[in-house]
Amino acid sequence: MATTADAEPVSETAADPTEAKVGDLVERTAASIRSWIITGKARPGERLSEKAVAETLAVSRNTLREAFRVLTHENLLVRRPHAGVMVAVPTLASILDIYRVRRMIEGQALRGALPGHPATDIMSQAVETAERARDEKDWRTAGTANMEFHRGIVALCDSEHLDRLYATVSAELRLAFGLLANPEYLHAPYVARNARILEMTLAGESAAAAAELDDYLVQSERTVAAAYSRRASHEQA
Amino acid sequence: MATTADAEPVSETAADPTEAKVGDLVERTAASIRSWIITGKARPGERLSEKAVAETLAVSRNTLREAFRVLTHENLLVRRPHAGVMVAVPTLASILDIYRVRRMIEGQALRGALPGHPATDIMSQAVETAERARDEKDWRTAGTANMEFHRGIVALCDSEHLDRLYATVSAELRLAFGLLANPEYLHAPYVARNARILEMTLAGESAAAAAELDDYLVQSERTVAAAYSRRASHEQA
DNA sequence: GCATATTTGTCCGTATGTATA
DNA sequence: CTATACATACGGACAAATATG
Repeated sequence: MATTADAEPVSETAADPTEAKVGDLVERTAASIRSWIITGKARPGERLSEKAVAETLAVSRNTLREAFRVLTHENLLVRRPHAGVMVAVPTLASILDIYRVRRMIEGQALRGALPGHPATDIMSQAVETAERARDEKDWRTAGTANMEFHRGIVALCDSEHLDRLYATVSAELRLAFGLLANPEYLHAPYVARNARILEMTLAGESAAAAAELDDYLVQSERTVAAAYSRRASHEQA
Repeated sequence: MATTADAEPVSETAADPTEAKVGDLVERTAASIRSWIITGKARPGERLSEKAVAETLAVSRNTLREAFRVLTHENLLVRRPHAGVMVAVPTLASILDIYRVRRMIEGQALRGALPGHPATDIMSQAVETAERARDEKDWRTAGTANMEFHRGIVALCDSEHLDRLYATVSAELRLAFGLLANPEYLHAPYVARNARILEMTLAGESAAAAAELDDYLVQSERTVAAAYSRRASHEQA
């Protein structure tokens, strides 16, 4: 957000009705900024001025500060005392941590999966969307469907806590993707693997599905970490 | 907090130096209220008035609202639109969810534990403190040391995300303990089991340690759930 | 290294709408 | 149903600390 010209005030009709319950301005404001971050509209390391953002979103400074506080606790923003907030700059350590968490949670989820679990519907639909998007070379949609697939895996646990943890971890990962050159191709080739994991899960072969997933995550981590290491140099305070 | 007479303003020298970095009034305020909740000074279902709490802690309502927002995201407070915040009332479902998360995270942590990991120091010290406290029948200290022990287990993962998740889950569990008649005796008999888990971990017998822990958690969950079910009836909106 | 300008941190006052007695 | 109390959200004010020239 170098310039403020291309941003809209916080919308009344929230984009994601599942997250932002209408009537909570702070939460809607946080959702707006969150979407700036995960779509790359606000880049890592970029400083967000209270006055500028408040004017852009047409909210008061107090309201904005509450939203900042929330996003800071989600590790999407970093506060420096008396120096404002900036978009978090992912480190290699944070990326490795994210994948460690994913392997633990998603692996356990698949190992304990029951074939008839309602969350398999989320997974099925995500695979379907991803395959269609891939055929149309719509990598953005394919990427979103990919993350939705893994959200479905976590949902197999039936745990609100794990769902929430995964949501924040997922947002952090998308922030990290923003550092990469062309993130689309990163998860594009994995559409087929997701389909196989789904098949195995529906067939009740949970151990095989978990093994396949673990291999997927190891490979994905390696790809992302490598891309991170060879990215253009950048510095952080 | 029916009356405000017995509360101090938010202290400059924070009680827990690891969490509250001095110079952040919102975080210190949240820490104060958090301690009210986990020590039972503020009881489940109790409403917290903005004006009253702000005056008690000698902070402005804006500052307090930021702290409320944080604690709401930690599931320690619940917001009802235009009706203020109240201390969360744990449900049986939330308690079961907490134990599900604990089994997953702590079990995985022990299975992948290396005997020389620095986190074993946390565990050793916690066991020592708990044993001494048990001999002196200081159940409060024993309980705190017990939770510290399990925090040490999670620390074996070397994952910031899991550490943070466990911190919030742990706070929620202490809130649930507040509903029980005499929570001290609940974890008192487990001091010996912790010591055995520690021994096994230090000896590199990670599978056995994990099995012992899982049994511990199943039994603890059963005890807590039973106490919850037979507690005095209470209602929630 | 220093003086200045800008921004954050915190507070207060107030208007409006909602829930509850 | 009315009235009161309170949460929501805004804007302005001031001190303190940081960033800039």
